[in-house]
Amino acid sequence: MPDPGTAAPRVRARASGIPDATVARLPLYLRALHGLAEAGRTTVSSDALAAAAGVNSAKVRKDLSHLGSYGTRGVGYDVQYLLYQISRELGLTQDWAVAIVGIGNLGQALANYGGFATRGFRVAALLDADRSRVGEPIVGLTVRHIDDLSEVVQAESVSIGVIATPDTAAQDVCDRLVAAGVTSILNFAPALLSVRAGVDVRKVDLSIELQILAFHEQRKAALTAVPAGLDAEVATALAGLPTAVRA
Amino acid sequence: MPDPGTAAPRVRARASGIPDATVARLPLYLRALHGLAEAGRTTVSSDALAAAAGVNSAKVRKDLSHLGSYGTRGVGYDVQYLLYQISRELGLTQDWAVAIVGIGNLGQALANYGGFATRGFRVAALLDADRSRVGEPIVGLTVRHIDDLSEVVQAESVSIGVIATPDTAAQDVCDRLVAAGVTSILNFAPALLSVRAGVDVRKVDLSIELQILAFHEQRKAALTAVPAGLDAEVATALAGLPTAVRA
DNA sequence: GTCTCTTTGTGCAATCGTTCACAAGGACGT
DNA sequence: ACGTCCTTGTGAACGATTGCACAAAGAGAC
Repeated sequence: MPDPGTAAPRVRARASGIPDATVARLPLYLRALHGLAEAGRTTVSSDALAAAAGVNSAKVRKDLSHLGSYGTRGVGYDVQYLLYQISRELGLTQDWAVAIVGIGNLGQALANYGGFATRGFRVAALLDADRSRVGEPIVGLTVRHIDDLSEVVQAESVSIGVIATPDTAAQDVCDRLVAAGVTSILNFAPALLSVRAGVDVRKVDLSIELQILAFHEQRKAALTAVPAGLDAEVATALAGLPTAVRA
Repeated sequence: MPDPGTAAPRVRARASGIPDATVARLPLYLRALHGLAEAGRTTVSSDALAAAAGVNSAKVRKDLSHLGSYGTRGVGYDVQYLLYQISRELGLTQDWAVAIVGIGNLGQALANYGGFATRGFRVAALLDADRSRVGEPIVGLTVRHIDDLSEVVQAESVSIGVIATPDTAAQDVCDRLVAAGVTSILNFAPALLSVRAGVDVRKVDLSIELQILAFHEQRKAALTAVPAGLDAEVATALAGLPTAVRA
């Protein structure tokens, strides 16, 4: 990201005033707040919210300060008000129509995933390239053919596309989505997508996460396999604190 | 190699000599290298590898330098040799037995996911709490009951557990996995897991990714909706370069 | 052997993110 | 009204990561 904005004097070179790292944590706070609200809490301190979200309280305060001063010193944050403010900041006060392309195991799992509907996302269309599956009903939707993509995107005002196809089809589907007017794409295929400026792509790669786990697992195995005793303390220190509660 | 002689002068507080950010990119290089190998390339420059992996070349060189000096100046890296070195570093030269808990849509999708087997991961067991599903055959495996977890983990030497259950069951399943001896967990349930030191947990939350996309989508919508013209250039600059090819 | 050309490996500076530590602000009791 | 106590919001230190820019290293031509 070359950042052409050398004219800007100091900070605020980022497109948004909110750091990416903070944006990535807002959904965590949102989930934690929903839990607190259901438990009947009306206010929450940064400490309590931090515990519920699995981060530390300084981070919570700094993150929330980017949204504005919504807390009350000596008291904390109003749960409902904060829920609303974070939802608004994330754009979840409006409904987003999502199209899922690729109705394999993963596509169906996503179509059935309850976590979407409850967060302002509406699965508006399911598409596949296999004509033998077109017309098939899945969770109340009828599978459409990928050739109908443009039409479906227009009709349902789809702005987010999910790619759950094999990797060989991913770039083609991506191009079609962009051509149809979709400007945000969530890609589950293990492929590098190239898109024109202005289109956001986020990637979720299941095997990458496993590989990262394998790396740490191997390291732990190597440490505990140390024969002599001089490293027992080191092994404990290394395998200990840094890895705990990383969820 | 990592430590250039003399007593460790300063840094190296990290458990591993390899930065987390680098570890997270190694699987990307691995995939890109597989593609290059299949295309018949025997050597590759940091520039070419960077293009194939979707990062910049300086990052590739610095990342690879953490593994050792495996390149040849003026030529580049030997594809096969680099493939082996990265695989070894990630611990993929050995096979990892994975147990998947929760045979819902997502669990089945994961069981069927081809990307695991080709990377040294073997789905060794499928488990579920629903006794009516125990015994059911899925991709060559028989579903076992979660109460058999310890036994299965021992028999198959499982070291990585995947949680694909509803969020309410996640912590319980996690505790059982840890009790059975699993020390690496990949969690798909939208829940905060707490584990003892020495156990690694990584989380994949599908709805969080969508929420991050929604945030950027909303921002783009707000920018393009700017009525006057003084911000046209800004909007283009902001919506442009920084968001492209982020996959 | 020497020259040229290409590409690595890496110091260095800038950026980004995290954490500490505390002054400022507000509620509440008296 | 005043004092006490609690918690926010944030300046500043620190640490990690990125990207630049270039010297060093090796291959190949002649």
